[in-house]
Amino acid sequence: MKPTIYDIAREAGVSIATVSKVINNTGRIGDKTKQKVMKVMKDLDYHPSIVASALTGKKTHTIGLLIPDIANPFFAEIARSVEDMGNELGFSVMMCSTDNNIDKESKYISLLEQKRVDGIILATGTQNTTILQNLLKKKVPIALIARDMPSLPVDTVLVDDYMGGYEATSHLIKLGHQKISIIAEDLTVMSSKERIRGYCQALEDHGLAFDERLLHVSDFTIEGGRKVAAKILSENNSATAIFACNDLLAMGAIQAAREKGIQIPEDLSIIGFDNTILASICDPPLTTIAQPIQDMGKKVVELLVKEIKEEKTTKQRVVLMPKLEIRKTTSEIHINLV
Amino acid sequence: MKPTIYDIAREAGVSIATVSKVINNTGRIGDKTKQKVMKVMKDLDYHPSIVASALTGKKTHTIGLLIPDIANPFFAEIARSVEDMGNELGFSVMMCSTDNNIDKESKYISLLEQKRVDGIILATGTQNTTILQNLLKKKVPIALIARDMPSLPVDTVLVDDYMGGYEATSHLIKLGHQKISIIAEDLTVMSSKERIRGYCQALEDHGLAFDERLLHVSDFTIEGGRKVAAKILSENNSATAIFACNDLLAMGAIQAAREKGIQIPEDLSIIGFDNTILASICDPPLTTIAQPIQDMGKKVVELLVKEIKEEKTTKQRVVLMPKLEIRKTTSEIHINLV
DNA sequence: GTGAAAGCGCTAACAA
DNA sequence: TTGTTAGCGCTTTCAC
Repeated sequence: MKPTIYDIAREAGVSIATVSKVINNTGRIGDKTKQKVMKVMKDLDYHPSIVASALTGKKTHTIGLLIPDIANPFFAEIARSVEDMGNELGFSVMMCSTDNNIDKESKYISLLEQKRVDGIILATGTQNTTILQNLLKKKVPIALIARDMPSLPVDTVLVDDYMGGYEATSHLIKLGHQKISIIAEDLTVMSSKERIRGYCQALEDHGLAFDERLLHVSDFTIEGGRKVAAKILSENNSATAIFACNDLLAMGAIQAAREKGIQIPEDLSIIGFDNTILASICDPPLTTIAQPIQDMGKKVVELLVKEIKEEKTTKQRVVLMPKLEIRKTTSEIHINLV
Repeated sequence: MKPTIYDIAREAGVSIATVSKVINNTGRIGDKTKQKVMKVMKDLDYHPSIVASALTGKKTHTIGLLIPDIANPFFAEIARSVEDMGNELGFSVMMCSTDNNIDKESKYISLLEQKRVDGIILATGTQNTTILQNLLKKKVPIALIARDMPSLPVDTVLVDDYMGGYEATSHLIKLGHQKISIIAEDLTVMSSKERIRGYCQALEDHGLAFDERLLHVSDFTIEGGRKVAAKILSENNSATAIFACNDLLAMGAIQAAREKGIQIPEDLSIIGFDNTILASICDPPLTTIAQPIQDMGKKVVELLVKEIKEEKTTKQRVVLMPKLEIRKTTSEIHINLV
């Protein structure tokens, strides 16, 4: 069916070794032979099998990308930058949406091993140290993006979540808010914990006490954010501001407020985290903590590929700074004189 | 490094043939041997190489997915359903964002061929018949989603774009609108043409004349939609409604209206197409023509996999019906008595 | 029920 | 400069 290296060799009247050499541009071959071989390859629309070459010890030039959900804009944007950088460096990417489900995660990883991917980028939230350690043991190059596992020696790229939480909260406090609810996604996830820690520290630094009744947990969906926010808003004497730990949750909070006829930002300030496309589309446009998604994506791929090429062995942990992006969902507190 | 079938065989005291049989559950092997082999495989954390097995004529169990941009919510959602269904049927998916750029498209396809993917799903808009014909010639299984190439014998899954355009326009007309602008994405793309055709037909069926000055073309970005809409809205005696041929363009139109202080839907009705997550997040929530993205994704994979497994050879073309999703950006025309 | 051996398409010595 | 050959890890007859 598909032409093989033998077909090319026969057609060009040379040996397969010669063909291999022109494919890989190695060794020395006469210019005429080279041209001849190249012509035959083009004529037969020949594409050397990476499958076969991988079997001889070469790379598959494929990396796996594990994320919670490709339909989640934050991860879709990460995926895009990973794909672009990967492509630039000669790697294809296999996408794996795990829904943060540990079984799917390990099933996908097992699959990626079978397919002999050259490396794996993890953005999923599960804290499955065991799986990762097995991978590490087998010397499978791994890099983490937007998640942290300080106990493991792996390349990591993330934003300073603590700082982000701190900035978000400070921004609100400076606007006069004192009762600030926080909606977090998952207390077991490191980044989530860090954002909360930043929130607490900001409160403390401004002489405000942390009130655990203001801390709410949700799953990582808009719907989850909506429900939790609805609950928050129905409490009397409720918060004047909400720090939603990601944009999706913030979207839910905006919806909940709208349903209750609460004006944003007049009656309620909302700040998100991530700065996905959603933040600029919703109304009012969302004030949020921006993650440098592009940079992060490019950086992980860079680190991973270096490891794949064995150009480096010392692991790196790069922490990028988040940036407050002020839009229209936060404003000075409105003192209600009723 | 990684254990091979030989390691397992040696460790279990059997031949590699036997190991192969238990891996694939073929032939007949004694229960004891089987258990023994399975234990060794587990102990050594052995993952049979799909690379090697693919070389012996078996499948790679991976498919390529070409889309314009994974960061575009519509395609991200398609990707998710393709991934899920693929996974269910035992296939991984390699993602390829082409930006509708013909060079990237052919580069990606060439790569996918080298990686010996079992099949390719195309959702990109370029009309490169040649590339596809080459693929067809080489019997590479192909399926199209959300795009149409009637001249080619390939499995295709799409929504009835004509119908969608017709319904969107009719909805607007029934609300009393007579001057309806349409923002299309790309006149060379079939689906775009069909939506426009539906628009024209709806006008005609309701006794309205098609005015080509109301037809505008944009790229497929929010920014593009914003610019075009801004132009539309700055014309005096302008349209009372806009049919944006996809949600992204509609988002742009909403932004443009907001910038000009135009109220939606009081002063201007807007309808989109796709029903991505954006439609429910923006404000007001977007009335749009819903594509059954989940169904479409599952269906293409189904068709493609059947072809891969050679269970069928007759190509199918399945056309799903779009559905009008009425939200808050369309309303009865407001007669301005000034 | 199990194993020996050929072969998948390619790479990389090593010869010539 | 070019060719021969031995694998890479697996599947699959075909013997035993």
